[in-house]
Amino acid sequence: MTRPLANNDTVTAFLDAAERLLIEVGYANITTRRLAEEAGVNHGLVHYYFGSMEQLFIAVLERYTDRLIERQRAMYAAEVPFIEKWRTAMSFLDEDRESGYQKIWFELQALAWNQPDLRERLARVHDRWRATLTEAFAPALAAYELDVKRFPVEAIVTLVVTFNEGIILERLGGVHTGHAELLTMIDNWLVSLDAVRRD
Amino acid sequence: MTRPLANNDTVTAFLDAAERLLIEVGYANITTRRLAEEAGVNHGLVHYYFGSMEQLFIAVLERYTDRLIERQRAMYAAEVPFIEKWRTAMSFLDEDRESGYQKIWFELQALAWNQPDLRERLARVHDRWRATLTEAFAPALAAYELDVKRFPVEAIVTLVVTFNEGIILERLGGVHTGHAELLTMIDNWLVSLDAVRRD
DNA sequence: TTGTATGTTATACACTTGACTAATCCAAAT
DNA sequence: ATTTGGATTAGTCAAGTGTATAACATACAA
Repeated sequence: MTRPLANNDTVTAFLDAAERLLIEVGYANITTRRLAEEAGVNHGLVHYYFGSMEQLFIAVLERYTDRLIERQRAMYAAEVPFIEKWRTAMSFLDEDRESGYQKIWFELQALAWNQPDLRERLARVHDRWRATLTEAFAPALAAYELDVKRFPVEAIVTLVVTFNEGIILERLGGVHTGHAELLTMIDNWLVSLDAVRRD
Repeated sequence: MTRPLANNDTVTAFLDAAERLLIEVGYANITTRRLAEEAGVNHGLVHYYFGSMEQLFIAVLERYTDRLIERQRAMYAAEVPFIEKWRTAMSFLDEDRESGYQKIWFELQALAWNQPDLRERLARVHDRWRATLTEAFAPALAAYELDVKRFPVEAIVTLVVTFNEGIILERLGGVHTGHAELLTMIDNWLVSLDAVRRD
């Protein structure tokens, strides 16, 4: 029988080990035995607690995204000028790369491409992510007095989310060309918008 | 002994089968036996011709990217207004999704995240891709009379490439929210630039 | 015709996989 | 002191893995 996933040191050890292995070797190279070894427990416990690797990855996703969305939500909820939030968000882009945090995220996505259950869950996480961003961008765009007819919030949010995903993807592939230039361009543009508004 | 990869029906059958399986089940679920069955030949021949699955995937990548880059190059080289090229490029975004073409590309990338050899090759392909785009965008931006100080070609190209990658990634994950809005916004913007230029 | 290289099949080998079970441990409840 | 039941271990199992090799088939040059 599969046990309920209570607050359990072993379960936590499994989830931590899974994240480390996703970073180090990718989902395709994670087996129950390798995972158990990384977690420092017997390999039978994977089946005991999760029933299968698929279920385990779902548990990894749940814990991961809860943390991710919460951070993003808290960041945008702060009472600071929009450009500061933007810069914080862009700094995450670097931090999360160095920590391997993004690798976890994208490995789960690659896994989900061939696993309808996981894909469905990931799509819902993505919706939450978009909603958080839209909430933060709508007032900002209004403050910058952008023409929402020509530049709808939905389109802007999509642009921001997708180019961020693209940057992460490229960096995972070892490509960094043009990233700094793009981020600088956007930052300058935001600064110029701020300047216009003050006139 | 591994045989040289001459013009060989079996080799072609393997590469075709590999592309189909990348679309259908992803790289992690492709084994020599499954590949051989899909190709309709004995599974020992994978080792005979390629030596390993890793080498096979490299061969798949080589053939795939040659076709991809050539199409992109030919498209941008055509003697038509920039906005037509843009629209053609954006139509590829839909076509390649339906054909599964993008799935092949991204599966190879996900594989490359954990395989330095493949990653190195993919990075070089990306450079070629960027170069092709830069060549097409530089004159277009000049014609649109955009301030290259504020909007450098490198940054614009990075923005275009990354948001395209992001869109593909989201669609592979079953997410389509905001894509149409974004593409419409950009198209309208290009049309407005064309109008300004004619004044 | 013979000899040799090549393409292909069949099969064997050693090993790993995820799933599963029985046995044991151990702390808390009785 | 004993029972209980969840947590953990060790180990089994059939299926599947990549690799290797011998055997067969075919083609073509000597």
